Amino acid sequence: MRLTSKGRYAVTAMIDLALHAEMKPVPLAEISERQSISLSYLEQLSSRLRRKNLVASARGPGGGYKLGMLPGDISVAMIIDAVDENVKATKCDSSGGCNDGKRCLTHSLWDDLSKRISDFLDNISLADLMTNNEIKQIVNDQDHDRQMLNKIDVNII
Amino acid sequence: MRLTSKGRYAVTAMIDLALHAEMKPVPLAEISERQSISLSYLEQLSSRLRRKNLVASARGPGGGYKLGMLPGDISVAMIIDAVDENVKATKCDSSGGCNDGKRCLTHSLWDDLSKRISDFLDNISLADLMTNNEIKQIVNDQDHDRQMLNKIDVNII
DNA sequence: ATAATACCTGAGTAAATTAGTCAGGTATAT
DNA sequence: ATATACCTGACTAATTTACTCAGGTATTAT
Repeated sequence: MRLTSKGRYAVTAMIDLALHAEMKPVPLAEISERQSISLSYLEQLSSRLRRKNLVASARGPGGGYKLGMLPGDISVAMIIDAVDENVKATKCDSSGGCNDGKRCLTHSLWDDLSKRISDFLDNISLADLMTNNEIKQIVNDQDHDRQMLNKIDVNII
Repeated sequence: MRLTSKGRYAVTAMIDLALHAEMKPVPLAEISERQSISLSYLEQLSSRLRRKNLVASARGPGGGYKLGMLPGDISVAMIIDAVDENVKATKCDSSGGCNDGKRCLTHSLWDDLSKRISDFLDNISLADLMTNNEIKQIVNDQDHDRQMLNKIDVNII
């Protein structure tokens, strides 16, 4: 499990899709503009997301992308794995060159951590991200409204 | 929070230290050999770990590195942050260029995820990694011993 | 003192990856 | 037909990673 800006782009694009593709497919050009990601780069990432059925595409005018599954069924780990695909493992990893016991132990410790991170990200869905932050946003808006209200009260009094 | 093989090297080195530096400091040359990391590269990583007091160094013959804190007080997040130091943020991130509300929302969603990962790794200590896996190792050894025992029984019978 | 050890630093570099461009496609709705 | 928008592969600049080299400096043992 690696975590780079490539993965961030992919997750961001997926969130954008989730937020905008409820009714009709969203053309990449829109996501490109909204999220400031180059169109061609997005196309490459989308291609990989599509291969894993994380998104579904429709060609032609009025076409674009939709989510390939329900937001609750798409985990962050799935998105990152889809675009990172070069799963280059450690040199010393179940294959050869790992005869010494101590070295094996240390590598298994790393594998342990790696698995924990992967499991963690597998339990965060697109829906989770959306819900949690929408709530925050709503709370912010409410706070803002309340401040407005107070101001008005002061003015009235 | 980024997660690359650079961070893996750092965590691996720290685990190695934790496992070997109980009595006397461990020279980098030993870690280099055990973990197959180039000495000079290790020196660079160690320099960064030292700046954050994650390790302590002693020069001269008999010198080397020790942990700078208790294994329970060193989190994986601290290690990764120490070596990754170029904390290049997103273009659109509280600074300028983020006027449109939608774009801000999406970026805050990413920040949310980023924080979750960071918090998660902050709650995994070196001690956690060591303990959990040592247990596994012990279990493996026990299984192995039991198999040996069975073999002997068969032979005796 | 002096030699050996081992940390320490900065400059440089090859390989890999990222992020992006370009130039062409192909499918489809109007 | 034609505009739209996906789709693909090849190519490239910039960045990062992983590493080497060449010199230090501090400390211990003799």
